[in-house]
Amino acid sequence: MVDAVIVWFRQDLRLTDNPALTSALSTNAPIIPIYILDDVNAKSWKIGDASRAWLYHSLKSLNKSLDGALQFFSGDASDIIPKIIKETKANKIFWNRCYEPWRITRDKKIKENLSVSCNSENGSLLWEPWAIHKSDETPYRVFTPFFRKGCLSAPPPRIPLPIPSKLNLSRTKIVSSVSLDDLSLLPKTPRWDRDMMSYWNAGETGALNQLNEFLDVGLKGYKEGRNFPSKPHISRLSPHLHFGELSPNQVWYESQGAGAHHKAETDLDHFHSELGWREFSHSLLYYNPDLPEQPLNKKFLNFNWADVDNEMLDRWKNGRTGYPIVDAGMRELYATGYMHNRVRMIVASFLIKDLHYHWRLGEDWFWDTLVDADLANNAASWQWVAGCGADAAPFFRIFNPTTQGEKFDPTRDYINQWAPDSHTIKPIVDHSVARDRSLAAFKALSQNEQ
DNA sequence: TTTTGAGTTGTTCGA
DNA sequence: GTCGAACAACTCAAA
Repeated sequence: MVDAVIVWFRQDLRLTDNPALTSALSTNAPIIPIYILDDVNAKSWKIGDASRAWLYHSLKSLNKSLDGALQFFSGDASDIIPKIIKETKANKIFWNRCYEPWRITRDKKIKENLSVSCNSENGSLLWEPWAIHKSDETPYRVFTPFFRKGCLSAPPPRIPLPIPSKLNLSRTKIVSSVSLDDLSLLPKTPRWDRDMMSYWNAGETGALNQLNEFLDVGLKGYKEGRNFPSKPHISRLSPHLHFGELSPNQVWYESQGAGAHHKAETDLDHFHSELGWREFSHSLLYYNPDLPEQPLNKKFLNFNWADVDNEMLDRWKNGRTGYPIVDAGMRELYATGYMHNRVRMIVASFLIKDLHYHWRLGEDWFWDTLVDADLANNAASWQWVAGCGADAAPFFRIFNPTTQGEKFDPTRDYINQWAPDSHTIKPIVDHSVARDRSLAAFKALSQNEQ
């Protein structure tokens, strides 16, 4: 009898361009595909509610692609993995690397205690974080040199692997496995996930369709159009990329092939640089594991944030601030699990610089409500807006929510879609007063320093 | 080795 | 109405 091998699916819920799966298949041994929901090691960064609903559908899709052979587990992966190996007598385990600090710590521990050999590969990033650094071997803190000099002059990303022509799957049921439904990823009541997921098509097929649609209608004019929430120039690939329903490599090379039009270079370069920001965020988190909790610029530890008034915070969360572009964004988020990038910046600026609340409150809300919630991107982006992150917006760059709405939603299509009644709500803050207060708080911080 | 200029996403003020 | 300056401080690489 041939020994079986384990493929541990994590944030790589696809068959195409999956290095761990391809390597496992090359052993010619039967494959035992598993997924573990590990809320134990994740502690405070366990997967948020909106993302769980997405994950349910993504796993369902993957299981279908694996002809129902995927086996599910719930609990501490460092306990579960050795048990599975013992029971199945598997002689090797394959996985694609994850980069959240708690996963790195956990996986390292698992690897050290394994009784069988382990094959970990890169299935989630174009360049490994440790491969990109300055000539003095310290990590970059500014995006442009990180991307141009660090990434683009490094060896190019892996060419995507083809979908395996044949799967050799083990059907032996593991005793401690549970059903997908037993993972309790969907909300009980009310079932808000149904409306939310009606905007999406989770899973590998949905991801590839979304990519093709973007390349067809969105890439041309991307550089300019991406700023306008009612235009079709957004990829909407972030949740698919987060769960690994497709790889950044597929996106990188497919978009390269699709760019045969006027100004293609500019649009394609800009789109690639957005993938570069994803790499940059992961690099920042890799070199600064406390990025989700602590300001990168430690000066901001002394920042005088306002005490939280829960009614005001709820008005921000529910989209009842009286600023239409802010309310539209927050309601889009709550309804769909997603928000347009430009609008994310506007609502984040509003929380931080108009309400003067700590950026972590926004980070936490996004973590729970986004289907693309990603520890690296979320933490790096909130810190960027707050001015305490890497290559951050200067603190005095304070968005005027009225001007931003007029500039980026001039037809009011986006506002009318999500918050047509917002103009009837009395604004909860006077922007010019709030702006002055923010500038004063920042000035006090600078003086405090000396 | 030191200097210099540039760096995702803005707003306001005053000439 | 238009336009340039100011709003801070720091990173990085080329000169």
